[in-house]
This record gives sequence, C-alpha cells and structure tokens, in this order.
Amino acid sequence: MKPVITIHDIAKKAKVSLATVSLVLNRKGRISEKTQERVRKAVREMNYSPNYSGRILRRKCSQQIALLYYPRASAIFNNPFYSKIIEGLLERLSQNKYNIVLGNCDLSEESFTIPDYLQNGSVDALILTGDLPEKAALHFSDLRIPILLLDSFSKHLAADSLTSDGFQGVMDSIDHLVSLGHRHIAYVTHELDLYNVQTRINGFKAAIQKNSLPLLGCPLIRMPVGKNVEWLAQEVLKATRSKAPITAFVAVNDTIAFWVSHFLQKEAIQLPRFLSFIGFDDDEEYSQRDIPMTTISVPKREIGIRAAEIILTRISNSDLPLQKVVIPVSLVRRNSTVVVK
Amino acid sequence: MKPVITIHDIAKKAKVSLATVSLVLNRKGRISEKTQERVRKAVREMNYSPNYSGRILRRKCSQQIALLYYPRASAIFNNPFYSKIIEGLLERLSQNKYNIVLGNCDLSEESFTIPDYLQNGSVDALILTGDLPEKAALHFSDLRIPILLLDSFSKHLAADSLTSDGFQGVMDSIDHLVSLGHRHIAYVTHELDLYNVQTRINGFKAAIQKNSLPLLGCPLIRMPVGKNVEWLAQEVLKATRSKAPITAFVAVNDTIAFWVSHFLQKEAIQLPRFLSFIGFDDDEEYSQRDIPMTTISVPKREIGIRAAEIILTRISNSDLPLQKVVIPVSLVRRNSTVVVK
DNA sequence: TTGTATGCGTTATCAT
DNA sequence: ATGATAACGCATACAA
Repeated sequence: MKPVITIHDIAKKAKVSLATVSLVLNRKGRISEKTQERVRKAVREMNYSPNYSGRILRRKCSQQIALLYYPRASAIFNNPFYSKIIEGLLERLSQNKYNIVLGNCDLSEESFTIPDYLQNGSVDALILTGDLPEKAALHFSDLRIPILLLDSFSKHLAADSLTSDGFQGVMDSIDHLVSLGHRHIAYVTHELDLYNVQTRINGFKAAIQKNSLPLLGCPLIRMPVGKNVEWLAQEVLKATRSKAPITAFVAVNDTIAFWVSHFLQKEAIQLPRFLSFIGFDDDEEYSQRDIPMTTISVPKREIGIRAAEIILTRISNSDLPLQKVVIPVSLVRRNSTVVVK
Repeated sequence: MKPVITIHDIAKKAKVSLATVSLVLNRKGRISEKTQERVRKAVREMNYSPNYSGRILRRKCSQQIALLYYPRASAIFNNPFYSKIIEGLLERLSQNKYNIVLGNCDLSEESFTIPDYLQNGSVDALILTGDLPEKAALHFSDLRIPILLLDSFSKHLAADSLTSDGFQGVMDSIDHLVSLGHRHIAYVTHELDLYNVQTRINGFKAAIQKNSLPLLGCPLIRMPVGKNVEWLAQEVLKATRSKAPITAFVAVNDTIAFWVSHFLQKEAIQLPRFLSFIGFDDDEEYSQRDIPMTTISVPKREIGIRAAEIILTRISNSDLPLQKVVIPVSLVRRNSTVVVK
C-alpha cells in the first residue's frame, strides 16, 4: 500500500508551511503567484487530495446529502418516474461537489428509529421522496439537518417542499375530456393518505364544479387497502354500467391508468372508443404502451435540478423562510382520449 | 439550532472521562456494569450520536462505498437488472453499517479524471458496474482503495470480480434449442468490447462445437456502432432467408431479444412459430411481455448480497488473493422456444 | 476499572 | 506574503 499523502508532505516538498498550502488550495489569502505555482506543482506531482475526514471535521459540512425513498431506499432503482428526477438531482448536486448517500432505512417498519448516519454529521441534508405518508415524514421532525420533501408535502414537518402541480394537472385533464364532450368522468386512485393524492382529488372536485358536471356521474373510485388494481378495474367497469354511466376516467398516475385499461381490455372492453382515459406522470414505461396514453407530463429532470438547488440554498442559508415550490405540468394528448360516443 | 452533543457532554453528564464513554460505546475494555449503564443512560437522554468526521478521522475508515455505474451514475436508476442487484447489495451493506455513495462520474468522457471523493478517504472501496468496457476500468488502476468489478472483469485491473456464468448460460440456451430440433441458430449481440459479451460468444462457439452444428447456419450477428436494434432485426430477418436459414436466435440479453422480436413481429413474422428465441437476464420488464420469453435467469438479489460480502471482506482483509467469482445461472423455459417446424 | 494525554489531517486565527 | 498554532471530536496507548 502506497503511503497516504498529507498536507504536511506537500508543505515539505514545496518548502512552505501547512497554512500556505491550505490557503493556496482553498483560494483564500493572497499568496504570491510563485509560491502558488510551487504548491500546485507539488500537489500535482504527489497526486495529493485533501483528506476527507480532516476537512469535514474542520468545515463541519460533509458535502453529502442523504436520499431516502419510501418505503425502502433500494426500491428507488426500479421506478421510471424517480429515475429521471434523480438524474437531474445528481447532476446538479455534483456541480457543487455534493454526493448522494444511500442507506437502507425502512420507513414502513413499526419500530422505526432514525439511523445514525442521519444525525452524526455525515450528511448535510436529507431528501425524502417516494409516496411518503404524512406519518412517515413525521419521524424526522427532530432531525438537526434541513429536509426537502421531494414530491410531497407536510403541514407538520418543518421542511422545504417541491411538488408538481397535481391540482392543475387534473383540472386540465377534466377540461380536456369535457372539450371532447365527456360529462361523466370517474377519478381513479389508490387509497393512501398522500399529499399528491389529496391535491389531485381536490383538482378533480374543483373541475367538476367549474364545468358544472353532474356529481352522480363523476364518482371518486379509491382502492382500499388489501385490494389490487384488478379490483379497481372492476369498479371502473361497474361505473360504466351505473345509472349515470361514465365515458372516461382519470387516474392518479400512469401505472394505475395503464393497468386498469389493461384489465378492461381483457374484459373485451373497447378502449378508448368505449372509455377514454388519462394518466399522470408521463412515464415512458406505461404511457407508450399499446394505446399511447393521454397524460400529464411532468418535467422530471427539471424537478431534480430544482430540488438540488433548493437543498443547496437551504444548506448555505438556513435562515430563509421555508419554501413550497410547485412545478407546472402540461397535458400531452395521445390516443387514449376520444370524442364521446 | 440545537447545540451539538459531543462525547464531552456525555462524559460530564455521566460523571466519567471521555475515554470511558468511548470504551463503553465501542464495547472495548472492561467497564463496570454500573458505569456502563450510567453512560448509556446519558447517551439516551441526550440523544447522542458519535460525530462522523471525528470518528472516521481516527478510525481511518468511512463506512461508505462508492458505486459507479457505466456510463453515468444516474443511469443506474433506470435499469431493472441492476435495480434488484442493488437491493441485495444495499441490504447487506447496511447490516455492517455501510452506506453507498453515489457521485456523478462520467466514465465515457474523453478527458476523464478521477473525482476527489474516490481518493480522499471518503469511501473505503469502489464498486464498478454497468456494461463496463475494459478501457474505462483501467482509469482506476492507481486508486488506493479496493475495487470490485460487479458483472464485469478485467485482466489488467487488480480487482475482485463477480459475474454471472455467461458461458454456461449460452451453452444451456443452445442445448435447449438443439433438444427442440433446432440446428441453425444465430447469436445476436451489440458490438461492444465487453467481458460479458465475449464470454457469452465463447459459450456460443463452444456449444456449436459440442452439438456439431453447421457453422454456416449459426451466424454471429453483431450490431456495429451507429446502428440500432431495428438494424439488428433486419439482419436476423436476412438470416432466416439465407442459404442455411436460421430457425432460432439467442440474444445477449432480454432487452435485445425483446426488441428484435418486436420488430420482427411488425414485419409480420410469426413468433415463436417461425423463429424461436432466447434472452438473458430474466428481467420482468422484458421477459414477461406479450410472448413470455425463454431466458437465462440470473439470481440478481443474491449477486448483490454476494457483492457486498466480497467487498466487505476485502476491506477488512486486503491481503487475501483477488477473487473471481462466477455465479451459476439457469434456463427458464417459457413460450418463445418451440419445436422446430 | 477508569482517567490523562496524544494524534488523526484539516482549516482558520493571529502573529510576524 | 507567509508561518506558528489552536481547535474540530474521537479513539487509544499508557498511566494510575
């Protein structure tokens, strides 16, 4: 094993003091050009890189940010939606020489305890993401580092928040369907106490009012715990045969929209002729399948970049008031929505 | 901001010295039960967690491992194959209180330089993964931390290696096809200088020999740089119309197998009746689409766990000889392979 | 069994 | 413009 090079070695080699080396490397103080060059030369030749632990011990900042995905960190690797977000996030963070730390932290566990790495100074901030229930977020209310709720929000947790505009997205969806002549539209969602779900449902209700749609023809179909998407599809099917039969549905996300449509097709329902539908997120994975789906496009990469900027700002300035940033979304029309029959 | 609790505060509160607190927390030395309990109580009450930087400065080990995915770290989030591997990896690492560090490090860049966080002691080891070309791996030959090549191998880099058994996998694929009566089988792959590709091609050649298949009827179809999968599909199509027409193809992975089959179906080729095919990896994403695919199943989660164990062992014992671990794979028969017509 | 003292590698303050 | 020195928080060799 090669010996570890320290700032002492550089100082000796460049025939200056520790302080000078440090000043050169951190671009502080006015060191003469000649000395600077001598130091830099030594650094280059010995391939010196300032020791991480020594540095963060002094600076009190680790240049690392923890990323927690609900429910388990590792699940984030399988999610096309977050994948794009994290691409932007990581790129922007690394511009400021920040890295992401991934630890296993099962937020769904009953006996949840904060892991050490979130409170021993090894990370400067925490990004919480995934479909994060309010209850899970509250675990972190005593943390001493700033928190960013990425794609969620909590009234009770002092944290910045960055979400896409679910309210507007659903409003736009309904408006689009109404413009195609639909008046009976269901909203289809999973049954979870999530900020995003609530916001989108609010958008649904507001859109019903705005367009004066009949309440009876616009059911809210929620999936109870223990049921699966097949059950949901059955409920949608029932709604097409009710007294005020629906002619379209809007789903809380592309995944649910796709799988409901999938099961309906298995039941020999003609889509979209018999039933128009709209998703949310614009995940390639689902929205580009056999029936290219009309959906709400979310600027994922930009969200990641914005998230990085919010958390970096917060780290360098903890006094700023908490932010709640909402990113605009836009409807992408494809083939799953047609003029009402 | 609440004050930061240090070992001094605990010592004072428990009325012992710093050393005693440290000894209790690290389970060293024989401290009396009574003292231990006093210390633990103070730790609990003050919610103390030993400062990360102080600790790693002394211990000279950061309990962190860098994960680099080729070509860019962020791309790993979109890969169903690695997603499962990392699930196992992260779980096993965190049992030993190790976290994963993700930095942006574009290995495909011309002017590649090793980022600081790989050589300043902020990580104890490096895991290189993705379809890593030999050339890219060599960038790291001067690193002072141990390296694990996950799903790749290099003769020229001193690193442990963990791969799945591509040779055996392709042998099994061909054997299976032969048992169904196929004698003209193409091997379809991308044109990259990858260890996995080479190994699998070797398996293909060995299987041809072993089964005495006609060389002319068993073309190796490689995708040159600049061409896409559609081009590849066209080449496969040509091979079905050659003098020794193929009746099956084996692809280097599920992705390519799926997309080639997809394009062939668009050309109105009846699959698998007209052409059997086999993938590699058993990614749900692709292998469970419209034609459930016969493929080589790779124990991804176990590979992740094994990777964690190899790297943890290496960290704690750098003298061990380098390991090259090969994980067995198994053929899963589904519907894409049928008896030759 | 417990306490004292030192050093890990860095940055920053204060002299010179 | 540069150097000496004191922290930062912890672990450990050694002393008591």
